Amino acid sequence: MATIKDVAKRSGVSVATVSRVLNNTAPVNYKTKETIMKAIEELNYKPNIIAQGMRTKKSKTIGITIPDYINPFYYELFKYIEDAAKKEGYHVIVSSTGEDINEDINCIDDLINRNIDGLIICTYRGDKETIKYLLELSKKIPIIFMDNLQLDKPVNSVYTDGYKGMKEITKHLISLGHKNIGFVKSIAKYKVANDRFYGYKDALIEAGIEFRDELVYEGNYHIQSGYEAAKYFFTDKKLNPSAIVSSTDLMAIGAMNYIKTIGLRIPEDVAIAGFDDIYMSRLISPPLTTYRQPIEEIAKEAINLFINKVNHPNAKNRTIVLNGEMVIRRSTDILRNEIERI
Amino acid sequence: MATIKDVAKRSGVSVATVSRVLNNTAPVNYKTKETIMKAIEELNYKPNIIAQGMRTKKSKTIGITIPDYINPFYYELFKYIEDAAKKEGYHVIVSSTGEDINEDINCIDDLINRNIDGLIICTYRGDKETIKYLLELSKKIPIIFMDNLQLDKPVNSVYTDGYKGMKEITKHLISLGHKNIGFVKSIAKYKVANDRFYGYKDALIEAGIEFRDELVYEGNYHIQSGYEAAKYFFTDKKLNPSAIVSSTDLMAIGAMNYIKTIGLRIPEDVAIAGFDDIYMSRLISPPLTTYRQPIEEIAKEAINLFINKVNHPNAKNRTIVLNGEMVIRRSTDILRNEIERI
DNA sequence: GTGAAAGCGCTAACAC
DNA sequence: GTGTTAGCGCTTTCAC
Repeated sequence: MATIKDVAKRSGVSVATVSRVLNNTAPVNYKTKETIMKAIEELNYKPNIIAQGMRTKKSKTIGITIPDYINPFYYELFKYIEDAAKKEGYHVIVSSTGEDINEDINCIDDLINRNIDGLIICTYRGDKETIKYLLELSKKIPIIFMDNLQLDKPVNSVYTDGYKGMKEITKHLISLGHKNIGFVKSIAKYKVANDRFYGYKDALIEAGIEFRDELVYEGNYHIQSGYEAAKYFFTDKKLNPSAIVSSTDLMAIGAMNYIKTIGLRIPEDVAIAGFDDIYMSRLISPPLTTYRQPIEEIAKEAINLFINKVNHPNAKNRTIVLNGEMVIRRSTDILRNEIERI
Repeated sequence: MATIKDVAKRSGVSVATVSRVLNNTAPVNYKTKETIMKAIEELNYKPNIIAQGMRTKKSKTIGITIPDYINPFYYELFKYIEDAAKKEGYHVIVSSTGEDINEDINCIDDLINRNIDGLIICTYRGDKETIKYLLELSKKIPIIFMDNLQLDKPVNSVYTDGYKGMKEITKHLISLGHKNIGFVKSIAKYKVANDRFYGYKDALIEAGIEFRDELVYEGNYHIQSGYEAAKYFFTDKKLNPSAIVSSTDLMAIGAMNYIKTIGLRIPEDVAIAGFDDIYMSRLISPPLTTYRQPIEEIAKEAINLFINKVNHPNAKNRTIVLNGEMVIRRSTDILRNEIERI
């Protein structure tokens, strides 16, 4: 790879002048400029971003933390984030955070030591020490949280309104006549879990349906825990709900698997709904009713927030709450089912 | 972030000495060593990897190119690669390559300008110029191809034996009595497509079944093209195969969708099989028979190849061909279907 | 066993 | 308009 020195030598100027035309940072004589451009072309020179970063403290790189387990939602989100970042001239460097919550800070430190310009956090797990660390860090580099942290301090964050979405889904189920509705919650200390849970709960209450604690099962995001949830509802506790709402599609799919195993039909015997609208939700059978997170928009807004913070470090932090949309598919809708069969 | 200077100052030594204990690169007096260690601890100092890279020309970063469209296989593979890389102290920086094949080299150049130590290519699309460029580049940094390039020059590559796998799948279908078997091919110029195609073809020939060109549909990896393939077989050409084998699970799922749409049952009317064993294949209905790529092993071997090449730059290039395993699920197996219903 | 200094590729004062 | 030079954080001769 040619360096700026090579270009300077070839064009008979100093590196400073080359740098000037490269960054358009000071007027350069038209003739010399042309010579330099030609040399750049001939040598196929491209500035070394790392070296640039060394000086400018800008690496054009965004770090991102993603949970380690395969919830496709995060990989779909990641793809859109990478796309949006690329459009702004940034690359994305990933660090997946595993089971051990104590490793989270190490993961972030690793990223910091790579001079990242900012951080997108998809994995905050409610740990006090981590958030303290992140808030401190956010004084130095932009940090975007992909979750509702429910903090008193304002942070940059973007997420889908889980309360509203889950309420809408639950109301849909209620409107179909369901009263005995099980809920698959996510890990309580993860902030994102609560909004969705309260959306479910309030929908029941507003409809005059008694909220029952036993109808809530706390899953752990893995597909298997959706399976366990259904087992808990139907086999262990024999609560036999007529519908199950899950706080993630993945766990909803797990629940569907169990329900099919015990010979119940979806949606005739049990209606199922999820949240996220991951890619596979439309492909399983029956296709899953869910609340679609506007994933592409989420990614774009995250990068917007980031870019804005880079350009205006003193801009105050913003929380962007996006609305998704309910997607009704066959897993809840008998009528639709029959229509499609025709 | 504390720098090596801060540590040096605090311990009353020169930066050189600090560097020595950091890298264990020369003996340091036990006492001074302890003082330095203490300072490192107290300042929570971690060496800046970028700056290290500036000097050593090692960035502890691997670049990876991934196709832009959502074939979940690549995101699953990516996850395992990231995992394996992390275990070796490397981070992964992604560049997704979009529709425009002419952008591929630019994507790679962007990565190179970030001082990556090596490159993992998941996206080679048969373009002559790109391969020439990559072969040249591989003289400088390790490049691992995740595909069978079928070149005369040896390259570092790791992939699943698509010929063997597809032959096995096709034979399975033949053993179930199918003779009229459609094949959904991948884009012909992508190298990986050919092995799988010939596996299908040879299985037919060996079984004494005539190979018919019209029974081959060239898809483009998108799920929609699997749908189109089934439409081509059943509606446009009325070839009515009793089974369809697809070179990727995603296209197989697309084909399933079309088949269901026209009211045919799987597997009773049409048997379907794919290749990859992506996560969703076991979750759709009916679950998809496929050939499982040993994805975790693929990732590990890729990183092994990479590490080996880093440590022994003159090591000769190796091609690692891994065997997958056939996973028979209900989409081909009526018997299994009945058993599971009991 | 340790320190001074050069240099990786680049940018940004500061001179002229 | 252009060149010289310092320095980003680190490693690595080369002295001592």
